[in-house]
Amino acid sequence: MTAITSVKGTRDFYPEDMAFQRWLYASIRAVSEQFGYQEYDGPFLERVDLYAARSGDELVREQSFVFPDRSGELIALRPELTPSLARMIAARSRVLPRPIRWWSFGPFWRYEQPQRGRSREFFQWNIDLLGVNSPEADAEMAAIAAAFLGRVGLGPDAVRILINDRRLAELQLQSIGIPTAQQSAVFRLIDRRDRLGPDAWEAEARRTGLEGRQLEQLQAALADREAWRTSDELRRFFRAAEALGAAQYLEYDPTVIRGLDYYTGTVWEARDAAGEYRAILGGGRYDDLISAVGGDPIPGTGFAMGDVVIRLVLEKYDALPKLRTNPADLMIASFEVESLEPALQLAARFRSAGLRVEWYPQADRLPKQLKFADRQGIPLVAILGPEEIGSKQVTLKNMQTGNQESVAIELAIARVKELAAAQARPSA
RNA sequence: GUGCCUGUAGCUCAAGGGUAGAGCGCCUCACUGUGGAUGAGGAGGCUGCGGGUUCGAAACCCGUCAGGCACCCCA
Repeated sequence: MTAITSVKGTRDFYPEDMAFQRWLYASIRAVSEQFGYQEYDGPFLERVDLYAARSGDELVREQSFVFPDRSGELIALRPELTPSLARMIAARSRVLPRPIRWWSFGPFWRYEQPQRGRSREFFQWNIDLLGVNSPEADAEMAAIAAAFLGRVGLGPDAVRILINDRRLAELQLQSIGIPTAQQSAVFRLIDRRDRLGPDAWEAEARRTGLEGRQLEQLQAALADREAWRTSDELRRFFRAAEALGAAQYLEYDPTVIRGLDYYTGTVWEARDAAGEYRAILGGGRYDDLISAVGGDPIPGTGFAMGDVVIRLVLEKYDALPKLRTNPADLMIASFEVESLEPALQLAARFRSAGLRVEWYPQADRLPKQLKFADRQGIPLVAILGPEEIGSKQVTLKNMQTGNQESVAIELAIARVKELAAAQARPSA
């Protein structure tokens, strides 16, 4: 094949895909603003050093698109936003009023093996609350996630938000007698428990250096769904989440750890109830990140959601919205060569009045034009043929009801606006 | 980056060494001023790409690219 193919792991966005992206963005914006968050964005290109400091070096070493610029400096296509956020906050840490509530939606790149729910170029919603180190702030983040899920039609029966706290997890490991040096290895082990079978996991646990008694205690801790009660932070977290109306989505899950190294407190993720897909969204508390990139210490908490998994889950639960891909309020049909010019004039008048107007550009048969309008989902067709022109009228056909009426051309704009408003209401 | 599976029409899939098919979609017509329904007809393929085996390859072999599954990691 001589055709140049698309880059591995990238997606083409046809109009129907774009309609979904716009809908997703609109939903994200609505929920973010509902909680008073401000939109921002960082650059798509960053120095590799920004990520090297933290993130977990696998992310930058193995999974970033990195290239030297013309001066030889290593540049990365951003694999995540939180370090850029930390840099931006650090740069103005003395002047930004706190708390800082910011959200963003934009493209990211990771050099991964593409799979279902995983691409190399994806969009991600990031939302963070900085300057507040309280369980109630963490609960707000979870409540935002819950509000979003509810808004897009995914109820608590379809999606669960699973919560843990690394401070609690660390205490549990200490009480089992696992030395601090071994902690991150054990965290990684816990993180993989669902993916490995029980036998493979135990073998892996022994390889990590856990003795029989420690292994038993670890198993017991991971099975204890009530351990959150021993944590002040988690008790306050769940109480606040309850007050915020998000409790139905939430569950304490001691096996949730998350891979990123910079999390210092709560860690959590949302998964479909059947456990079929990857995490829909994930986040947690990161209290040391701002100081790590050179700012005053500012605590932070937040989460990120990719556009790929959420779409799969929406499809699975039949919650994908039916979206129009054609924005036109009406199409003008004119099927005699002599009526093309009056049709163009009418289109111009409609547009001047603020209407979105598509003009059918050929003198094709009327059935063909109506079929086109139907397939495009255009709600209204203005027919301007010799009969209408002769009587200075235009025929307006409602494509959903099939009703049509003749209107004097001077009155057409007002009438079309009425009809368009009536159309817009049910679908809004 | 590693292992396994799969690439046939726009989509979902048949044909498992001997002329490449179906359903859906698309186009045309019935209906040259009225869409969706129905019927009839039509277009569309170097079987992902490159090489090999064979009289003959969509099929068998090798490579490569892409997708899927698992690992790794994560949105």
